Amino acid sequence: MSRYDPSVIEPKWQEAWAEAQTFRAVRSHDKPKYYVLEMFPYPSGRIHIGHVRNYTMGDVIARYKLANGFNVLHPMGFDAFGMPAENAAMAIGGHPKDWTYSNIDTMVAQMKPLGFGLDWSRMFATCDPEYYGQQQALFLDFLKAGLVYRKNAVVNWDPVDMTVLANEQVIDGKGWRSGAEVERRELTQWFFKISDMSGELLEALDGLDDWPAKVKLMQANWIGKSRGLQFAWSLIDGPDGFDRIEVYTTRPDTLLGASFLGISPDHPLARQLEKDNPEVAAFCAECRKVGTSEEALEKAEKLGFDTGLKVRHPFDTAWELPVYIANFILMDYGTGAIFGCPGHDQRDHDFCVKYGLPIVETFLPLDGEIDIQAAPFVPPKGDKVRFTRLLAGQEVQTGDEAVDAAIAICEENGVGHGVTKFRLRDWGLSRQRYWGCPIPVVHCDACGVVPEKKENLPVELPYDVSFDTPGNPLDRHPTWRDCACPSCGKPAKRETDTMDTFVDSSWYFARFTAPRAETPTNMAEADYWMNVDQYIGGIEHAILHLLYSRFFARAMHICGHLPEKSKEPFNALFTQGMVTHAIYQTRNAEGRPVYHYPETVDLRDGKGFLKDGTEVEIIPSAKMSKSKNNVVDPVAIIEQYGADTARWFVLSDSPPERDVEWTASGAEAASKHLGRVWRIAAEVAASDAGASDNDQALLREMHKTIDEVTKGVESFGFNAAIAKLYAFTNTLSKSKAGAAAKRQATRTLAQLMSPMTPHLAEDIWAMLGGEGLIATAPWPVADPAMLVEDTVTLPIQVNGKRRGEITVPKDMDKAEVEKLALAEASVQRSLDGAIPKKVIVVPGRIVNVVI
RNA sequence: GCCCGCGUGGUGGAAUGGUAGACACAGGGGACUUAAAAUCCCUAGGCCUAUGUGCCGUGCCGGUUCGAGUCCGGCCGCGGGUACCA
Repeated sequence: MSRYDPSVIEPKWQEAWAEAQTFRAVRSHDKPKYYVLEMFPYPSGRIHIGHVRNYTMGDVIARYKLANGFNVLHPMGFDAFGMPAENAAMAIGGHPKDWTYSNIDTMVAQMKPLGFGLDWSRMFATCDPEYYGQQQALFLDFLKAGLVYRKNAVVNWDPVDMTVLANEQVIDGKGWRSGAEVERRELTQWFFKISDMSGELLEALDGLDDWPAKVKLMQANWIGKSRGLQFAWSLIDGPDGFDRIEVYTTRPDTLLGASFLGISPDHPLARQLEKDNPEVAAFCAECRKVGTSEEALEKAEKLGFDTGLKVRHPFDTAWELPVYIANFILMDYGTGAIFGCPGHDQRDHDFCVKYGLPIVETFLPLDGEIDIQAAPFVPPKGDKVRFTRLLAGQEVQTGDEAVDAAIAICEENGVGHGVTKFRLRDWGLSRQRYWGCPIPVVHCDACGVVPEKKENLPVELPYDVSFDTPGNPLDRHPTWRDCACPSCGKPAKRETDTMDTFVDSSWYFARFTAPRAETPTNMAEADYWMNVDQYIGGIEHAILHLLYSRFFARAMHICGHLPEKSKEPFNALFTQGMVTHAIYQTRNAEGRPVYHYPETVDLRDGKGFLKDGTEVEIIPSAKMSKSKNNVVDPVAIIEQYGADTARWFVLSDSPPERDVEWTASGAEAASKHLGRVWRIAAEVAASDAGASDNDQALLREMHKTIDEVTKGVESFGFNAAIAKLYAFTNTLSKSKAGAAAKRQATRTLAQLMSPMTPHLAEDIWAMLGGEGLIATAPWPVADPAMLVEDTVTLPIQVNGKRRGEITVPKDMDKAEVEKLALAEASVQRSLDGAIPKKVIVVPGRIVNVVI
């Protein structure tokens, strides 16, 4: 008998699928459609184990749905623009385009042997001019629809390299290459008006029943709807044109506990003051040395600068408060100005202690003493408290109730008005980089900003650029940059900013429905294939990518590129956990981290050493990331054991939503198991037909396995489904059933395994004389009658501790079960003569005797 | 800092509020073999006064419940996101 040899059977069956066009998605109305999509990869160079995990999960769903009679769309492409290509060009020479396409070729070549049921005919990369040209058309439509505008915004500026830095490129406030202290710089940039849709993006989350609750919660918090008071403080002796400061607060109930007014270093008043006050200028400059990321701002030491200016309290004109410039106030949220109430906020309390400002309470607990000077009083939302100033004497719940009451009083007194605000900011899409989709507009001295004409799309990236000097090479490319104004025809200049790569990934799912259409989408195709029935990807995309895509789908609907039903484009979402691996790092002479590949590190006694003996610092578990050199290459496993082993292994090892620390051990075990299944099948195929008394037991187990595996696949419980398949394989191999029953069980086993190990399954199917391809054979259905047992074994607890068990007919009534349970010898011993107070019988589950 | 998760044997993990540790990996023992590989069988949470009707046990502390890995409150640790990494 020959052996299981994946290197022979895998190419053979891949060829068979290609020939039969098994995974080609064709629009036809004779079957229901099913669109399954995994988040497409960035072409970093080689696939890694996280890709294998992601695409195998999607493939299981795709193949399962195919077997269930669906017309399946399961496409693949590449999210191909982005910084790494430019970094590679700078580091090792070459061109971002060549680097990217060569990586794509490599990765496709690595993915094909995995046998994914993909419709490769639909593949594209976002850096294909055919794709980004359509994206430019979308941009122009959005512009026309009023969904795009320009405004000033700050970026990280590296004063040595004279270039804009991404947040990732700012390390401890310094540029990653130059090491120079980063500055903030203001540029005019393009924005999508996503904030206009804050309300509907928030409300529509409710309808996404098949999304993980945690993702909806994260999105809701990110959108951040709040009810608050917007009002003005009058400024005493302010600079010309500044006689008031607008403040938005979500805590108007603490207004009479205010101790200071704080404004952002980017607030117009701060900008004015720094013009002729060097101290203010120095302070603001210091604030701007922190990067632009929220994390950096929030973690930085809270600093304030007393401007010497005072404002009058709106409720008491004699009450004057100091105005501080503070580094923790964001210009982008609210009005860029806050009031500080140290009595009920930890940050404000710290600030007032630091700068010697008064601390007063505005409400007290209903009972008990507090020392407001020592610590702020911050009760949980909804707790009732007694107000002492505004709302004096009233007992009100903190949170909504107090806020609404405070707003009402303020409005009555002519102090501002209640407003609803969202935390969500508009989406800045301008990037000062080469390797992205050019923004299709032209700057004309006479006409201003002019959209490019659609017939001139795509505005293609020039190839002849160099990365010898930092900065955006488009800025230095005269023949590309200089052009004729689309409106008046006079000499003008192209916009040299390109689009954020999130734009590219915000509509690719729609493009897959008609990847070669001459418009962004084809409505007939979009109407048939959309929505994505199952979207699968990493939890790290829970907020940005998914929110931007939701916005884009709405905007595309407004512009007539998607049907109404696609305003929410992803019906169901599954967020897989990440494959993590330790990071090994050392520091260079400047103290910046240097990362080392796992294969270059020797691990001894929990410590890691390089070949030259240098000890490395081990960061135990982190997302696999090319920039951190902790990526594990799965190709070795595929070459050694085959695709089915790699697929089986990544699915069997851990629950798909959980992060998994990568270990190489276990792949061998998976391979052995597949070999065993193949051997069993070969034996069964060689045996003669016949029946036996043991047939029923095997078939009963088979139906239970069908049931459990089906439920497992439906609910992404792949690891549990595989555990059941292991158990059934054991049952089958030990079974004394006749050859006919074994043959039926083995065929079913192959079918249940086919989404996970499709090549092996096809081979067994063929061995056992299955008709056609197993990939398109109808999925087995469990017979409900075979799932029910006649008897059931019930554990018996005494006071919650297991003391014995009884086996009874499954429909025996409660009283009878109770009688039998109490009569049990072990129970009698435990009772030791005590009279049970209560006996709880949960039918089919458990008996608990309480004494 | 803030938002969201996660935490179960040596390891990966299983468990609609109902027998904690299914199914595997690594380990130990055995069969087959001259030997090895391959294969097959057995074993396996910890502790103890150890073959018992024993005790402990799902990060820590507390609560709800006849019953908690699961629900609630408070901690600790780890991970993701934090708007220019994708």
